[in-house]
Amino acid sequence: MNERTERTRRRSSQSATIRDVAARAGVSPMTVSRVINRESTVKEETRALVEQAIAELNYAPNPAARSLAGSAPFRIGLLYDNPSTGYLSEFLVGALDESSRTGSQIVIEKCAEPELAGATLARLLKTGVDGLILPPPLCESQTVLAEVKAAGAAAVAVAPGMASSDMATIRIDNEAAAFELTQHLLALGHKRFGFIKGHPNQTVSQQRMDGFMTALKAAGIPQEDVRVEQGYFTYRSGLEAAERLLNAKDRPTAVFAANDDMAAATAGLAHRLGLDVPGDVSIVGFDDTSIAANIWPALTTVHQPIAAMARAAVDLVLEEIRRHRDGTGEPRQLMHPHTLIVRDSAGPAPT
Amino acid sequence: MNERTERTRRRSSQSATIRDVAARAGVSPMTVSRVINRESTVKEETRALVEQAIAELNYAPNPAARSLAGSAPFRIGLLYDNPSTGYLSEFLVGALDESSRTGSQIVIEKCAEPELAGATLARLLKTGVDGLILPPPLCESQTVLAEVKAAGAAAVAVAPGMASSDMATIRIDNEAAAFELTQHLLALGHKRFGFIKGHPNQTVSQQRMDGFMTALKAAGIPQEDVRVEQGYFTYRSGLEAAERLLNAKDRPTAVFAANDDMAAATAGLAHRLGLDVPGDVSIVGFDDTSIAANIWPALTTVHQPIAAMARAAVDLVLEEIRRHRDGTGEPRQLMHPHTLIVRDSAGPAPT
DNA sequence: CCTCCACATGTTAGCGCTAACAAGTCAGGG
DNA sequence: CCCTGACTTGTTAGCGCTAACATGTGGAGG
Repeated sequence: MNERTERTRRRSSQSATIRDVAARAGVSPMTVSRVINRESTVKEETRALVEQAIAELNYAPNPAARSLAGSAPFRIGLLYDNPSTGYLSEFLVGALDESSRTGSQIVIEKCAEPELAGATLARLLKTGVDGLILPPPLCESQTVLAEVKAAGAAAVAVAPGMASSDMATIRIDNEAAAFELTQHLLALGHKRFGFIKGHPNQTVSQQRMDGFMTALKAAGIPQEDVRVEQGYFTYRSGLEAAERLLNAKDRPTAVFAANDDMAAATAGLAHRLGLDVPGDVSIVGFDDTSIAANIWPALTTVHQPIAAMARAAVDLVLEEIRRHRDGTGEPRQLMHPHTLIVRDSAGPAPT
Repeated sequence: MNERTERTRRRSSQSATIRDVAARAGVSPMTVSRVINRESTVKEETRALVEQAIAELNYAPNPAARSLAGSAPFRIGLLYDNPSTGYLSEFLVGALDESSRTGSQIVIEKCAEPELAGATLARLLKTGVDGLILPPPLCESQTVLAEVKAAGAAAVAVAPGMASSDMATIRIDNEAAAFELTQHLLALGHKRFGFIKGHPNQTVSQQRMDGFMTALKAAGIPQEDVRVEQGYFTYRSGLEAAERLLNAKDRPTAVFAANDDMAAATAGLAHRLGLDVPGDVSIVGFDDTSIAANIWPALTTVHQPIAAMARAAVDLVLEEIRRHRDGTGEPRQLMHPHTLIVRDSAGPAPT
């Protein structure tokens, strides 16, 4: 009964196929498929027969064939702009890991000009990605969000400031994290503070400042001992803001920068001005990107679980794709835990 | 003759297929397949036509179908250790781009302990990757190389020091690049030099120093005006080496660090010591990773086309996999061009 | 006794791609 | 002018699986 004669095979015979199982169990391949997929319409007796055949042949379904034949979603667009150094690499590692596990494919697209985001996105969507992952800062670009909404695309925003009713999101609690980090500075005895804000376009900038301010207020630090400077999340902008902070006559003893790059810039400038870090000035960052551990002194910062969030983003976008197809349910809003990372850039306030 | 009528389709029309591309290019699907697989039997003209159609439709081959239909390799293992900040992200972007173009799938695996490299690699190979990409520093780990050779696996080493008879490689000419960069310093009038070496395990460390030394010798700089310190490619090691260089009584006016991280550390220390960069001391790096442009002053360095090399690595590993199957030919050794990037960290020698 | 219908299983036709072979095309040699 | 063979392109069949439809059961109801 060997229907699989040499002639019909192209590859050196490998593992058993669904037909081998079907033949052995004396049923059709379709019935085997139903057993595999746990469909309820198979008689208990038949199922047992098939399951025995499966066990005997040590059969495992071929995932490639399943995804081909079925309607499993598999292309995910990842639109990135220019996240800070190190963020992207960690993000990609996480995302790729998960995509290979789930058998989905990731299509990366750089989108340098925010104005072009709409066009890039439209092209991606038109040419067949099933869903989108939007890491920061695109997850908050109005152009992008509007386009996604208009297209009715399945999408996940990673690390936006807020939940969204249109889109699944994965975030950390920026305000709480900033609050904790500020408390750490307060516990070290600091009384005069500087804060370097993030890009005004991104909600997280405000949230981080809110957490900072709330902690200071709770500790009774007066407004005049707090100086806030505008930054834009870049090293360069951090440098400029730090110049204004560190050259002020009542120099703060602790500077909270809204991300690591700006904190690194502040540390660099402090050294240039002959200040010891953390002896003369304590500096903290945010995100725990690779620069944080790689400069001297290593930055005290808040760890954002980027890889885990990327992994979750892949799962979530697959879920979103299914949800969009079925037209049911609400987009999920996930919150990931953050961690305070104490390193060497913040120490006791100078006396 | 639109053969793809609605009736024949099962999915809501999604991404372009090989037939869409074929139709648009006016060829058969098979020809498109040949183009995708970089087979040599396609006329240049036809290839261009097909490639244009691919670009227009933003087509990417379906990996599931490929793995089902043929023996097309499609899983590529990317074993990474801990390359310097920013390197990985650029590498991944390039590699992913090409992998999506060729429909191959990249499986990333971190391999922190060099001793565990062997085990990690064995596991990867067993679970069905068809070939391996080894970025630095793993591309020179003896353990890894021995394991790869023993397994007879198809592999590509990216940025190793030397060509190899066992393995395809993609490199830049480190010695020539270091030579050019040193000539740049000489042209600026520098006479006393410092050099921070890279990790002694990596051949490129020696090559970069060789290029440096050759240029100095050619310019007639005496040995006693050149000070060499050992570094390990990390920020921290650069800092320690820089301390020895910049605190010396005959402080060099120009420091060549074997990578950007160490150059950044040197710049940081210089500032801490109250030295102006480049007024008092010029500093150059190597690699042009993201840190180079993001510190102040921006580093004069050598640009290594990381993304292009990663893209090439994907193509080359696919080629290697085929070569291994056919048992023919020699592994190719590719050399990519480097570029001198002049920024602000090197200036005229102080008088 | 026949209809109707729920239930269990089989059949058909692809999913998107490529191996193997077939067939055209064009050069030069007989 | 046809033949040969190198080169390029097309055709056919099927990879392993499953959606959609078709078919065969058997028992309840008329």
